[in-house]
Amino acid sequence: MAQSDTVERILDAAEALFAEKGFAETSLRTITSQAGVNLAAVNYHFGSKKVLIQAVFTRFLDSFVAGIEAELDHYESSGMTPGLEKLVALLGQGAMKVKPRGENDIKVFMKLLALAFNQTQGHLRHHLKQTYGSVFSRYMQLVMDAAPDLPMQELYWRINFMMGSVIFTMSGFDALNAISDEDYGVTTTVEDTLHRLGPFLVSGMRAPKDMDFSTKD
Amino acid sequence: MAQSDTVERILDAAEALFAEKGFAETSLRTITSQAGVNLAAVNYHFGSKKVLIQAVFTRFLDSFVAGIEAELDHYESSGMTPGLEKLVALLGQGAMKVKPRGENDIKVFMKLLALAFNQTQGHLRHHLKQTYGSVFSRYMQLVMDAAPDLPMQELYWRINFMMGSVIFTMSGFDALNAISDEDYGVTTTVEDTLHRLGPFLVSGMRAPKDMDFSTKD
DNA sequence: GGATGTTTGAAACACCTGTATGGATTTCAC
DNA sequence: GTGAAATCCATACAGGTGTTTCAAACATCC
Repeated sequence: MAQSDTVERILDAAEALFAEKGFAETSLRTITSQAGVNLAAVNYHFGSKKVLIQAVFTRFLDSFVAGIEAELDHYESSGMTPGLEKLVALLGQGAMKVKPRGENDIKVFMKLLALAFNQTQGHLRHHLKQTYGSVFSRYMQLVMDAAPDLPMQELYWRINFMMGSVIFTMSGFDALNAISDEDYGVTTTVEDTLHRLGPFLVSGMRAPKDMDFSTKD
Repeated sequence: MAQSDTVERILDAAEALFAEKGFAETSLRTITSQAGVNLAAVNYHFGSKKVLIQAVFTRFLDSFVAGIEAELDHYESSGMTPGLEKLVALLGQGAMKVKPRGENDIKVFMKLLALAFNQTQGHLRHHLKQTYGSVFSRYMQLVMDAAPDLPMQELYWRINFMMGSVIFTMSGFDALNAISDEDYGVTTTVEDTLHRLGPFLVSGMRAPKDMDFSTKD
């Protein structure tokens, strides 16, 4: 066994357990027993539980962001200006390609994302923004090029609307699918739901700024 | 002081702290000390922490759902078939009107919602679905009337896409607004963001089913 | 092959958690 | 005012938490 085998085992177990139950409700003893390593290994290799959490995030986000950046490089170098459809699809495809070892990857991925955004410590959120903020800016630039008639502020919020739809739907996919089964007797797949998301998001992004949207009865 | 003053103090403190830090990371001692009551009061009045959590949810969800139901009654009794704009606005307005005592209500409300959906215990989620499922069905029926050309399954998922946008954006509003301030020097208000959500959501709901949405490059 | 540095192991630490207990205090009807 | 019920309070309990300790096992290199 190489030196870092224990580290990866811990990261794998922690990632799955965090996504399933959250950070605080997952104990180090649960993680280490599922990983088949000694309890003290976590503090030896990572230093603390907080650092473990950050390590879990950087591992899977690095993979995701690297994929996105490769696509962005491709577009920027070739001088192409992708349309909104491509830009939306890029996110979904990037999420699908994360961590090819498991099979439920995108759901775990999205649950961790949802957890990260819910954690209002700011701590983690600020760390993520500082680490991956530049990719977001590059992506946002392409969105601005693809929808030049909308002001920047509008686009910023609409991108977050998009992220909300994707993260919420995918992180809760199993439960939503179960309800669909109970109520309508129909189930579906992650891929199918991602394809449903496409038109919804693209149409949302293309919404006219001054749509007639009265909040009065 | 009347008998239930302590109960309300506990609920208020718990609601705020849960929204801020989550369930597991909020201890009963933090709640009771912020509420200014004795530690044992929680177990005396509620029985356990789990029941406290459910009580927090039923209190603010009852208020929200009651408002929505009143609107639904209004439409059904008058025989009107509201358009998508009205149906979308109904949700936002309902959320805004929850708990008029505080001022940051909608953000707390949405953070709790986000927590509830993230909690994959199923436990809480199933309880909510069982309690408020009928209102969802009534709402969904009106959406189907307002968009008759889309199949039911498509609408089901699109409603969840909507909920994701709203919950994600509102629950993380402060952080998103802070980033907007850092990067673009612009801040906004909850109301303004809700108005931005309107066109985005309505356009998304109206997206053609077979929009040309290629995931290939 | 023995010394060196790295990694594991079992156990203990101090601390915090939710909950239970039993006595003081208050509330309220009569 | 008195008695009974409801509420509050300080305290204790058992169990789980993250972290530390230090000796044993291992790997690595001269």
